[in-house]
Amino acid sequence: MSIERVRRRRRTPDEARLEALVCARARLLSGGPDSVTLKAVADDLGMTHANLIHHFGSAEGLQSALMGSMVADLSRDLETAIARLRTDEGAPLELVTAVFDAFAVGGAGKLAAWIVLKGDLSHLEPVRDAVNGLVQVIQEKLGDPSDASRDRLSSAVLFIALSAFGEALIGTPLRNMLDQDEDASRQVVAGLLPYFVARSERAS
Amino acid sequence: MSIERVRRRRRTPDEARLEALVCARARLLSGGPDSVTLKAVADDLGMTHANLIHHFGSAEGLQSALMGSMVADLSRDLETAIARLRTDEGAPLELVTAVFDAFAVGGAGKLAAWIVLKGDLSHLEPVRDAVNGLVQVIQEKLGDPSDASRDRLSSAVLFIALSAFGEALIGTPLRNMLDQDEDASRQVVAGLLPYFVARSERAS
DNA sequence: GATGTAACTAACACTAATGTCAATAGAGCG
DNA sequence: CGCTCTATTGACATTAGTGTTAGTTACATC
Repeated sequence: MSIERVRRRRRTPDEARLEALVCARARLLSGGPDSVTLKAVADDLGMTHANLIHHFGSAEGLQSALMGSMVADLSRDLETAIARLRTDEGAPLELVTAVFDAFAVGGAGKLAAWIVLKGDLSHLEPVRDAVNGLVQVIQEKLGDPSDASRDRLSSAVLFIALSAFGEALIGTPLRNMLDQDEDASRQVVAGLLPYFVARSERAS
Repeated sequence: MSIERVRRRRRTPDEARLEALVCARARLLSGGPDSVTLKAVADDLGMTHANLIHHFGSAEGLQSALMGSMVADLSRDLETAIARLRTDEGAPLELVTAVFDAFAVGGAGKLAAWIVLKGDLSHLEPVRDAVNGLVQVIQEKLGDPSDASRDRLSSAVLFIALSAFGEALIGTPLRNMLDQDEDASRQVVAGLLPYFVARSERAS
C-alpha cells in the first residue's frame, strides 16, 4: 500500500489571514483568550503554527490582528445601524435595539473585556468615530445643532453605550439574578431615552 | 566571611493566603490575568512557588480563591452601601454613587471581565444576594411592597448595575471619546433614576 | 530543652507555547 | 515544460509555567 500524502493547500495571504481570524475569534468567544494559541488555531485550520507566524509575524501579531478585526467589525456594525437610523424614522426602541445588537453580535462584550484586561486601549480607537457618529445622528433627528444640545446628547450616547457594553458583558447572569426577561435591558434603556430627548428639547 | 543565610519567615496559613491574595489582586489589576502566575506572586512575596501550591493546592486553586475573595469584597461593599442607604435619607445621586463606588474600588470591572472570559459564572453567585438587597432597600424607601413595584424596581437595579459595570470596565476610554467629565456616568444615571421612581409610584 | 507539626525550600521532571530555519511544494508565468 | 516565488512544512531549540518530592527549619507545646 502506498503512503497517502496529504495534498497541501496553498492560500493567498488574504485568505489565510481571514480564515485564521475567523477561527481565532470563534476560539476567543468560546474558550477565552488562553484558548487562542498558535497551535490551536493552526490545528483548526489544518496547518502548522509556523505558518501562522509566517502570516502574522508572531503570536502577539495574531492577537493584535484579531483585536483590530473585531473592533473594525463593531465599528462597521455601528455605522450601518447609524446609516439605517438616518433614513428611517427612529423610535427610541429602534435606536437602542440597533446599538445593543451591534454590541451583541460578534461578541463585543468579551472583546472589550479582553482589551481592557490586556491594557491595549489603543485598539478601541476606531470606536471613537462610531460613537460620535451616533451623537451626530441623534442630533440630526432632533434638529438642534447647538453645542449645549450636543453635550447633552453625548452623555445620552455615553449612557446607551455603557448599558450596551454592560449588557453584552454580564447582562445574562445579571438578568437571571433579578428575574428579568431577555430584552429587559434594552426595554429599560429605550424607556428612559425619551426623558433625555425631552430634557434636551427643553434646554434648547 | 560567613554566608548570609536569609532567615526564613513562617506565616500562619491565613496570613500566607491573605498576603498571596492581596498580591495576586494587584497583579490582576495592573497586568491582567496572565501576570498572576505562581512564580510571579511567589517572587513578590519572597517565597517559592511550591509554597503557594502548598497553600492553594494548584495554580487554578489560587485563581479561584482570588475570584472568590474579590467577589466577596464586592458583595461586602454593596452590602455596606445598602446598610448606609437604609439609615440615611437617600437622594438618587447618593444611591448611584454608592453603587458606582462599590464597583469602582477593588477593580470590579476587570474582575467581571476576567470571570466572563474564563466562563466561571458560578463565581458571581454571591452578587445575587447583594443586588436583590439593593432592590429591597429601594422598595423600602418607596414604601410600596407590591409585586408589580418590585419587578419595576428590579429593572431599575438591573439598569444601575449594568451602567456601573460598564463604567467600571470601559468608562474611562468611552468618556474620553465623548468629551465627558469623570463623573458624567453617575450624573447621568442619577439624573434618570427619578423617572424610574416616578413611574413606579404612578404604577402603584 | 526536647520534640513534633507543618510551613517552607531546593532541585527536579513535565508540558505547552513560541520561535527559528532549512527544505518542500503549489501555483502562476515565460 | 522549466522557472521563480512564497506559502507551507517538519524538526529543532528555547522558555515559562506547573507540579512533585525529599529534605530543612520555624515555632508551638510539653
